[in-house]
Amino acid sequence: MGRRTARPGPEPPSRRHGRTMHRYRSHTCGELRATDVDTDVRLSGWLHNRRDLGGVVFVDLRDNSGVVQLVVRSDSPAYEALGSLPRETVLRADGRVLRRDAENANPELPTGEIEVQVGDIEVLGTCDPLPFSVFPEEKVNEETRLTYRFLDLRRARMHRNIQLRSAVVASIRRKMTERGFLDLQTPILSATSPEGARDFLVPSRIHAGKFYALPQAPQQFKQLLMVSGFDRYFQIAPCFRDEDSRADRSPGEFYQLDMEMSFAEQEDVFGVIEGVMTELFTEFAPERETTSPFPRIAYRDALARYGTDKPDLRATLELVDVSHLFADSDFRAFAGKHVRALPVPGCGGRPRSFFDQMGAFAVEKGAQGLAWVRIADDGTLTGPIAKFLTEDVTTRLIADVKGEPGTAIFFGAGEESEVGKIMAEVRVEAAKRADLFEEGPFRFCWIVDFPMYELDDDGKVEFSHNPFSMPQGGMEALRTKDPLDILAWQYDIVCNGVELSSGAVRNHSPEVMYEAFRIAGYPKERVDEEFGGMVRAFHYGAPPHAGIAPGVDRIVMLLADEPNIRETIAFPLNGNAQDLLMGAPSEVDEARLKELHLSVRTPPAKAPKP
RNA sequence: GGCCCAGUGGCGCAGUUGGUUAGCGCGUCGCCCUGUCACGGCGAAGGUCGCGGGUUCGAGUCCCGUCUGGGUCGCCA
Repeated sequence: MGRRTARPGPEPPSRRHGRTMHRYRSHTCGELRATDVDTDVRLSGWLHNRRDLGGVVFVDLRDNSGVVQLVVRSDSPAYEALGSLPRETVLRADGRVLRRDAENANPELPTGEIEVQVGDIEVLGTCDPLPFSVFPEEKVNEETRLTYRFLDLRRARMHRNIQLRSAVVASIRRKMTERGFLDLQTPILSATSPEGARDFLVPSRIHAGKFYALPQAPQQFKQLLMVSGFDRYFQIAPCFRDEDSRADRSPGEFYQLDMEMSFAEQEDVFGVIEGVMTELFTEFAPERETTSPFPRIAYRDALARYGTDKPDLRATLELVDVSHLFADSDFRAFAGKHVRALPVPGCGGRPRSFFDQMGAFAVEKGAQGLAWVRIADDGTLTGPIAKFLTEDVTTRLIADVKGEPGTAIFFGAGEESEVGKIMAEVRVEAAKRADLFEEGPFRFCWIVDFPMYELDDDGKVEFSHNPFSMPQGGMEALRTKDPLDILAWQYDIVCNGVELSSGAVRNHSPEVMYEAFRIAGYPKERVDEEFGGMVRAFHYGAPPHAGIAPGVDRIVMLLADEPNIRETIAFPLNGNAQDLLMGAPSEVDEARLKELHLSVRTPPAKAPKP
């Protein structure tokens, strides 16, 4: 310390204008303005960038609030140090605020009208050679970024994202509190639950052979809080799921705006969340339109029109099921298969490459190919497969897709769920390429009326979503309807193709719950065993209640316009669920394993193939 | 677990049909420069081309295996 310090040694608080100066700073870097001209200031921050012109040195000093230009000339005792200290050194600088001449002002910077002429500096934190540049922000391998996350978080883009996240969370808390919701904590060490994702387990020292589980969501606790009469609960809740990562799914842990309300139906939840989301997105992205009210789309309609239950409504195109036209067709590629058409208006005149590129896109997504035709001015079809379509089919096809001359029609054919999945992506891609996609707005929607049950791979009835959802029609429906026809009071909120959350009106009646589980193959005893706490609670006066839990990380991702969820989290695990900075997960001593009554089974080493 | 992409000085990238001494930008170091704000100019250092094996007279380049990272399918009540 002090090796390159202009005035080494501990710095006593200096006295200026008759009062004691703070040890480190009188102002933050980003707050100085023309109104501060001629005042003596003390600043602390990082050496952001330097421009050494020989005889005069400019240094940008950065802290959390922004950047300010320091200037020293060769007559200053700080001249040599400021000219030679490496970037990202932390230093304290004392000096006087000067107004910049008009031609030297920098309109790009909030502090651009002034600069600080430095008389004295002190190095507070030295800096080794950097593994990558903090400024300017060049592209860096994510592995390196995560290993040096503390540096990565200094960079403007990440710093802004994390500041945004903080502001978003603060705003959510304010909005929920204003609406009468109580911010309550729930346990982290909890019980494993048999449904859903893989749990993270924590071995018990006191109870040999037993484990806690980290909560996948505070689902049962928030329902218990309703039974306890707290009426409205919310929490920025940590959730833990041991599943593989994706660009929009952080491995291990993530945060939800978890909420639940008593004496409420679906519309009550929609009212609260639609209000909060619209206010939130308008507050943090005022230049981007948030379209409210949010349309409600039945699950089956979403699959039919968009091929997915998380449609991106910025693409205005819709799919049309035309299977019936080809049921008895001679055209082998379509005959007897599920056929979904995508009419794209105004694209009939596009060059062949447009259609070829769409085909290549579909193949990349797993399609065999992508058939297409276009409607000519005389109402006939042209294109490679036009000759396979009879006059009758042509007429009915054009009517079904509401086609007009100049409309191009793409087709996916095959097994229904596969076709839906591929055509869902083709729909969005085609819209983007055909300029039928609006980049700007946030287009929210509610997906409603999810089925209560579905068939698993073995043909058995199972819950298709949350087993705690109330079936539409209640006990009557469970007893009289085909399970696959029963809908649940279960809903998703989707924005721009991103699923933000699922929610439901809960099943608060023990009798209805036993019946719902019985249909899914769970006897009463097993429900009592696995959901004992909650079922017990429902026997002692449970209010009707409903809730939802939008993902906070994904909300920030949308607002920050980031394609990857890890860009919104200060210290995310990498794709393989490792913390490269702290070194997690790690091995532990045999003594600690013993204390936890554990022994480790190491998998056999992988032998190279011959 | 499957599939796709990538791995070349500290960082980002180029490297043709296999062919001399592996290039470029940024950064680093040295020198010069009194109004820059991605300052500029001149010069220099820095690389077992992820790792192992193979083909070949010769491999950054072709083949096989493996590791690491990213994306994706499965999975995510």
